[in-house]
Amino acid sequence: MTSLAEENYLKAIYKLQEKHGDIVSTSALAEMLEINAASVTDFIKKMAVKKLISYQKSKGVRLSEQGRQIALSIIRKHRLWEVWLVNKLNFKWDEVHEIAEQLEHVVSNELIEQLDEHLGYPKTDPHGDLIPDAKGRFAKNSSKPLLDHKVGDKTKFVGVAEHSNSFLQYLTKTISSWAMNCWWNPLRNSITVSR
Amino acid sequence: MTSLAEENYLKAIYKLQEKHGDIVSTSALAEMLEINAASVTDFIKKMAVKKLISYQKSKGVRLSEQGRQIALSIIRKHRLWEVWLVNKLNFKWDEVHEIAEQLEHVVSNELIEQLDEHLGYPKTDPHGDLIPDAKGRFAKNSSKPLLDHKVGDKTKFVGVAEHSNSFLQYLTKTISSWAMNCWWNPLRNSITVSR
DNA sequence: ATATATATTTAGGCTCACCTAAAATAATAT
DNA sequence: ATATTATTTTAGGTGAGCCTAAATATATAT
Ligand SMILES: [Mn+2]
Ligand SMILES: [Mn+2]
Ligand SMILES: [Mn+2]
Ligand SMILES: [Mn+2]
Repeated sequence: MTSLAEENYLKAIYKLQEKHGDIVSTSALAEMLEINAASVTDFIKKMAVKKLISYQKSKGVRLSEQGRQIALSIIRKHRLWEVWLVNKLNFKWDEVHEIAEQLEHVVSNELIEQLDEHLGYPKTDPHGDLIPDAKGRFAKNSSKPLLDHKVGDKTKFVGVAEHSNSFLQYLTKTISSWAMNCWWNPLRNSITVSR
Repeated sequence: MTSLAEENYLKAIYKLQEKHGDIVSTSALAEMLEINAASVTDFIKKMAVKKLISYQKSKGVRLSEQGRQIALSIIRKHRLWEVWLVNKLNFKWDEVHEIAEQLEHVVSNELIEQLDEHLGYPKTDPHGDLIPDAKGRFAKNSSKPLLDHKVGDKTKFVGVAEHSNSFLQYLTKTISSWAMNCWWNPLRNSITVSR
C-alpha cells in the first residue's frame, strides 16, 4: 500500500517532471512539498527501494512506471473530484483545490469509476486540465496558448495554466462567463485556448 | 486540530456510550478500534489533557461536550456520504460503510453543507440511522423495533440496527424492495420499523 | 477473607515522517 | 585552478501512534 506521504511525493515528482523535464532535484521537491531537503533525501531513498522511483545520489529522481501509474491515478481522482465539486456542488473553480487535495487520497476503485460515470465521463477538470482514464491515458489536447493567437481571432477559452486562487479569482471577475470570446490577458502565457 | 486517530477514538466512544450507557471502558474501546488496550490507555490520557474526554484512572472515559460535538460532526459526515453513495452513485447499502469511513475525515464545512443541500437535506442514512444537523441535533425518531409489532401488522420498514455487511446482504436477498410490508425475521431484534 | 481471574496501567520499544546542524559534494565566480 | 556559494547527504533527534511484557488494580469465586 502506498501511504499519504508517498502519494504526495509521487504527485509532486510527476508535476515537476512534466514542467522541468526528466529528472527532479531534491530541492525542487523539497520546495514544492514544503518539506526540508534532508527529509526529502531520506524519503526518496525509501521510495527507490520500493521501486516507485529511480534515484541517483546527488543527481535526483525519476518516476518508475509503477510510480507514474500511481501518480496518474491520484491526478485522475483529484480532477474528477474537482469536476464534482464544481458541477454538482456549485463550488467556484477557485474553491475546489484544497478539498480535492484531501479527496484524492480516498481509496476505492469502485468509487472513482462510479464518480466518473455520475459526472458523464468528463475529459477535463474545471481548470481545463485533462483527466487521465483509469489506465492513465490522456485524450489528446488540441488547445493552444492564448499568445499563439492574433488580436481579433475568435476562439474558445478552455482552461488555465496558472492555478493560483488569486489568478482564478481575477479571471472570474474580469471574464463574465465560462465559454466566451477571448482577449489578451496582462498575465503572460497564463491562459490556454482551443479552436 | 483533531487528528485522524482522535476522530476515530471520539466516534468509538460515542457509539459505546450510546449502547452501553455513560462510561466507556478501556477494553471496550480497544476491542472496537482493534488497538491494544495499553495503547488505548496511553491515548485517552492525552485526549483527557485536551479536554476531549474526561478520564478516571481504571474507571473509564466519557465524552466532554466538545468531544461529543466532534463525534457528532464525524457521524453527520459519515451518514451524509453514505446517502450520497447510495442515492447518487448507485452503491448498495452493504457497500458504502468502508468508503464512508474514509470520506468522513475530509475537513471542510462548506463541503458538507453543500453536500447536504445536494442530497436534499436527508434525515436518515441508507440504514435508517438519523443524521444529526450541523449543530449536532437529531430529529426525533418515531420508529419501533420489529419485535414490538404483532404478526399481521402493517408497517413501514425504515432501517436496521445490525449493520454487518452479511446481514445487509441477507436482507437484500430476502426482502425485494426498500419500502414493503414486514414480517418476522429470524435474526432477533435486528430490524426496526415505523408506522 | 483469600485465591484466582480479568482489566488496566506502566515501562520500554518500534516505525513513520518529519526536523536541525554539520559534513560532503557539486556548481559558480574569480 | 582556487575560492566561494549552493545543493545534497549524513548524523542524530523528535512526536504521534502503535506494540509487548510486566506490574498493579479490580472483580469474581470459593
Ligand atoms: Mn487542483
Ligand atoms: Mn484542477
Ligand atoms: Mn456506516
Ligand atoms: Mn449507516
